[in-house]
Amino acid sequence: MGGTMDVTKQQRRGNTRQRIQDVALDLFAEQGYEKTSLREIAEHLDVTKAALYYHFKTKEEILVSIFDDLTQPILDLIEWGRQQPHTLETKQEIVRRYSATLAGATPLFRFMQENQATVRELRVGETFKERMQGLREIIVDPEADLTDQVRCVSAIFTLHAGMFFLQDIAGDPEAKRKAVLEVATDLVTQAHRGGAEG
Amino acid sequence: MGGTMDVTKQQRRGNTRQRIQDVALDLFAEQGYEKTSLREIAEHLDVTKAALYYHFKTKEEILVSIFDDLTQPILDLIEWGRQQPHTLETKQEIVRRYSATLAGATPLFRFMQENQATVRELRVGETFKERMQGLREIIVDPEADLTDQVRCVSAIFTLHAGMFFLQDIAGDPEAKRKAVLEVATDLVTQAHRGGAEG
Amino acid sequence: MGGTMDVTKQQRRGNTRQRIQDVALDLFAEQGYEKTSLREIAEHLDVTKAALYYHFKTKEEILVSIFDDLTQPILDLIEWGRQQPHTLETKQEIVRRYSATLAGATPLFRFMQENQATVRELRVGETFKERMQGLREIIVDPEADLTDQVRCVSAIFTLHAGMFFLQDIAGDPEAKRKAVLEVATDLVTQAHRGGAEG
Amino acid sequence: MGGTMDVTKQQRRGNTRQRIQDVALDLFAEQGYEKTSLREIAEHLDVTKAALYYHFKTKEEILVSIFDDLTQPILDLIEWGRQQPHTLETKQEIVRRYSATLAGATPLFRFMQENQATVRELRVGETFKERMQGLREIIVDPEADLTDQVRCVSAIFTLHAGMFFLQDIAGDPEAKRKAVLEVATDLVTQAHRGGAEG
DNA sequence: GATGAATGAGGTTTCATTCAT
DNA sequence: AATGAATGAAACCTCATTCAT
Repeated sequence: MGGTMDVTKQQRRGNTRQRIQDVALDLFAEQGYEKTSLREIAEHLDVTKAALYYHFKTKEEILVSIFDDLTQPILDLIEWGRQQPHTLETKQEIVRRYSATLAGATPLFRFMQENQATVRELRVGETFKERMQGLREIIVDPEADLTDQVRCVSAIFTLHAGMFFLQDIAGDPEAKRKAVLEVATDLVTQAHRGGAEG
Repeated sequence: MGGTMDVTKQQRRGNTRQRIQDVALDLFAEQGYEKTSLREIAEHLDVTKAALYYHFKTKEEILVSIFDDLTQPILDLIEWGRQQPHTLETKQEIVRRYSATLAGATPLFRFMQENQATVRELRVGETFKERMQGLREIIVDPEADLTDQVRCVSAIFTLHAGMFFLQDIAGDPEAKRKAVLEVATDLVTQAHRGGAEG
Repeated sequence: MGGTMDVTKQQRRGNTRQRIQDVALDLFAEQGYEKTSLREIAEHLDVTKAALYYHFKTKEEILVSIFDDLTQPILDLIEWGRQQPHTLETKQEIVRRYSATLAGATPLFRFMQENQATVRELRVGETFKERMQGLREIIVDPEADLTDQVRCVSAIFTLHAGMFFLQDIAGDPEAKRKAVLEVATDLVTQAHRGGAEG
Repeated sequence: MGGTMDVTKQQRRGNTRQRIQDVALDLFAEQGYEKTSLREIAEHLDVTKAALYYHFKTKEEILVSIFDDLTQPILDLIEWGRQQPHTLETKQEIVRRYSATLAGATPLFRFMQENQATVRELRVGETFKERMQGLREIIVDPEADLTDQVRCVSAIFTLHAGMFFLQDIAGDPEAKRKAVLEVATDLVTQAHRGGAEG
């Protein structure tokens, strides 16, 4: 039986785990976590549901593994941020780096944004919240006045929103990304100055 | 059997429809649409699932009815906005009014935000998108440069984010609401000036 | 409330029972008994389900009442047939009369034919079987040889089949009815002769 | 759990699909399609409802699979008939072969006959109609006069009726089958002669 | 003569998961 | 490394029926 395996199947050898993650993320992002069944994932890969269970213990674990792989850069960013001085330049750099991170894992962030209700009850929900908390800590000055704190949070959300909600606005994607980055940078800059002046 | 109905049940008579909507929205907002089963809603109300179907044709229709009832103010706001001159004051007033609208229907907006993936495949998804589109039209100047357009969209998102994502930030809720409003107003103001100066 | 009843509704007064029977028979014949729900019947009549229960005790009783009203002619025919001599003329007359009876209650017979499985578990099933049994008794000579008995049964079935299964054959309906009647008459005639000769 | 599976269950392995078809056909024929629930089928087989869905995508597909398996002979018969000359002998042979086909799939034909209303809305309904249409085409001469056409259709219906409606008539089954076949053969013979003479 | 509100039973279907092979 | 077969739980939904008004 193994001998009659066709070429397509042979090529798959050994990277099924990765392929599951890829397909799963695509489907999760497109349809949501609950609406994506393991049957569907399996069918897209032309394997059986049981095969998924060889590679992952549960449906949730598929998501966890994707999440862990793709959000490592955020962890790194937070780690880096913690060791920097709380200067304006640092904050601007954080915004720049976070923007790049988002761009490198768009489907996952889209998924996290669009499935918050679901994700909240999952392990990744808690983890993601912690990451966001960490991000806030390195970008928001707890001593600043409330308005400036909001500005910093807003900067992060502007970046998030930029990924999806600007899709329906006309314009070249790269131009839009730059515009979004500019607005976000502006927001942290104002926040910083506000604090300095106040 | 009907004769032995207890007082609690009698009082309910005639407002079951409303009560279904209330409980459903609570649960939808808390757990998500998919994770909330009709059984659960029914149990909370101490009626049978079939009773829900007497008042609503499908699960989706429950959501639609809630949505239609609670988003009427946005429709009114868009209508109003269309008839105003495109001045800075108008935009600031739109931000103020939208902020008030959000405050008046927090659970629904929380739900819409946190269940985007699900909602996208539902009728309310399309409708909501249209509403947001309408809102953008009255607040974003298509002639302005991209950065200023992003500022306006960002203002709306700041208001949205303000409802939920600031929950973990310390501070008096009313103070936070004002801070959020201020940042959003700032953003449209800058956008307007930018356009004027550019 | 009664005072504001519109004209259409006023006209309905007093014949609702009949109207239920009419609509029910139409739907039963078209979709089958099981697939036709009381909700559907009620909607067609623009009344509530509960109204049906004012006129009939159960769904089955609606069918029973229709059946009893429309199959009385068969009862009469059997009664008549029992008092006639067992001549060829009698048999031919039975075929002629039965053909007329069928023509006068096509939807019911269509229903009975197409819902035998369902009807078998209903009270009308038993009754219908008895009627058919009675019909057989007056047209089949138990002394005749088996082939001729089959001819007589076949005559009855030819009449039944004539109602529906010839629909897809081209030709004027009245011409078809006559052709069917001729074949059926032929069959009983041959049966009679066979018996006489054998 | 799997290890403690009893002998009876082990023997079943690998032929569950066939067993589902068998039990389903029995129950469909006995009680009708709608009245037969998947729960019932599953219970008869001592498996869960979900097991049925492993083997068939829907309830309807169970029926389709049974139908396709059992009506293949009719397809073959039509195919054969189309290649024969339109002689009397051919028609008589068709009657003989069709009679044999019916005898080999009695429960299915009983089911189709007794559940026409239901079946009409199912995929098999359309298919069955086409088959019957095909059968008519090879046995009915469209040039013949209407009465003779009716005779041929009547022959087919006599065969159908023979399977069920003669059940209540006394007599040895094999003798009855022969009698039915004789009457049907007679009908096509008369039809053929009529055409020849007319 | 009819409605409004509700129920209890049961329907088909889908899902994540298991396990022997 | 993966399959085939199956399960248990639960989902949405529909139906005939009831009864106070």
